[in-house]
Amino acid sequence: MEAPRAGALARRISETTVRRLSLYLRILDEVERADTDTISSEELAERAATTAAQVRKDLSLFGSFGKRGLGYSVLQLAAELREILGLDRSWRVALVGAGRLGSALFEYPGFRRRGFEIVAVLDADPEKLGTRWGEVPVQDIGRLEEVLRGERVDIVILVVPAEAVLDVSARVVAAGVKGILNFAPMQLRVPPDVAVKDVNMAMELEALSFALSQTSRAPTG
Amino acid sequence: MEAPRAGALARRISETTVRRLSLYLRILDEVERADTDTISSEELAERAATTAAQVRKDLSLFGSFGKRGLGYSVLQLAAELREILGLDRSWRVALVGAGRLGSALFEYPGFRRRGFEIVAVLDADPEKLGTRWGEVPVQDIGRLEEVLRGERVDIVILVVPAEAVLDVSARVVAAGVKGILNFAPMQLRVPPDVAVKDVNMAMELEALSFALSQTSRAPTG
DNA sequence: TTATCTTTGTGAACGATTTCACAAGCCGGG
DNA sequence: CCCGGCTTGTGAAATCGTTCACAAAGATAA
Repeated sequence: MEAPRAGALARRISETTVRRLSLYLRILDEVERADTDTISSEELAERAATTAAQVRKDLSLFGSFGKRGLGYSVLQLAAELREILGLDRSWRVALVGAGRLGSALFEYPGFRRRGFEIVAVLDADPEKLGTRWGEVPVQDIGRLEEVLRGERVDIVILVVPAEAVLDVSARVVAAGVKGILNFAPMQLRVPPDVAVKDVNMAMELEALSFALSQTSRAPTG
Repeated sequence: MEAPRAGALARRISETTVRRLSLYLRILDEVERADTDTISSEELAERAATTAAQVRKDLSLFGSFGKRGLGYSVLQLAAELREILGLDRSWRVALVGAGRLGSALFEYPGFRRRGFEIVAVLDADPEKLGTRWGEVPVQDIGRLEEVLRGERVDIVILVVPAEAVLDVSARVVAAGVKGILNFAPMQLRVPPDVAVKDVNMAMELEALSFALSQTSRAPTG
């Protein structure tokens, strides 16, 4: 009855696999329709723009969630994926940097929907201190360590100017935070037990630029 | 003297390689100091959190840019990378969706610095029409095709609500745009000659969540 | 119950990417 | 000019990720 979870977790799961799991979950959420409550690897693959074998391999890394001849229960697989991704709990998030991008991220509904709760906002600008974003007061970045510890923050979203990143990230790490989502276009150096994800919009545009240049230089042949 | 560029361009360059090239360029820009004007694959690797062999392999896909015993000229390699990435020209970009995130992206200095010029802003909200963002007027999304063609737009940054994505992306493609940077948490389906990059912040947070869950479940061993 | 149909889970084959290891080439010093 | 030290560029080997292909097993119908 139980999946061989413990053994499976031993192997390292690749970045790309995690992205796909995340995508599968989003698709299951979209698909949560009444007409069928199961989905085949084939259909999931179709919607995720991958192959059925890939879907099954990805899932098999964590256990056996399907029924042969039938497919996967949409609700049950979604629950499994939430557990695998660590989304079966809520995460306490601090937003460091209350600029325009920070404000857009604060409003972003996708975070709360997945259990990411922004419990603190910090900034260096004296004019912003004391103002409130919804229920959350904007606090002085000088009190960073105190706030991160006091609010038991799990994850920091870093939206500070490039020149502040080095200093702020070091303080975040020192305060014991183990996860950082970095929007600054600068490579963070952190200890190996801290997970960092970079979101670099300029880099994505450059990848587009590369792709467009390629096709124009080497026409379809 | 000339690198074997033409031959090299024939092979398909992987996504991850392009990301690294982009990163190397950013590092070279940061490193543009006076004390040395060369950099070794070792030092570049160190800063990019990869290996020297990887750096050399990546670059060798496009030519021979270094000098044995010396390393790479910082300025010259940066110029080569700009050319490889298609950044030796300016790209005309339209921002579709003038919400909070769109506004943050519009302000983002990293785009212009790399030659991405936002030449048009479009939105569906009648209240926003006619207002100006800097020099750029916010125009009605109803006139999308007209604006994209009139402004000779190369790349569209899509920042519209999930329910609008399908329709808008189809119109963008129909208008002949070959590159889309998509911020909506939804998979676009486009013809193979259109390049799409997805920026999905929720997905990045979920990858963090996964990483944090992993380490707590399977302690360092 | 049995036959047939469907779809999973998974070794094995394949393909792609990364790392290794070293010959070739450049620099500086004597 | 030649030598020793350094660093590139690149085949070969190793590793990692994807696809194939099929046995196993549940579903359905008669």
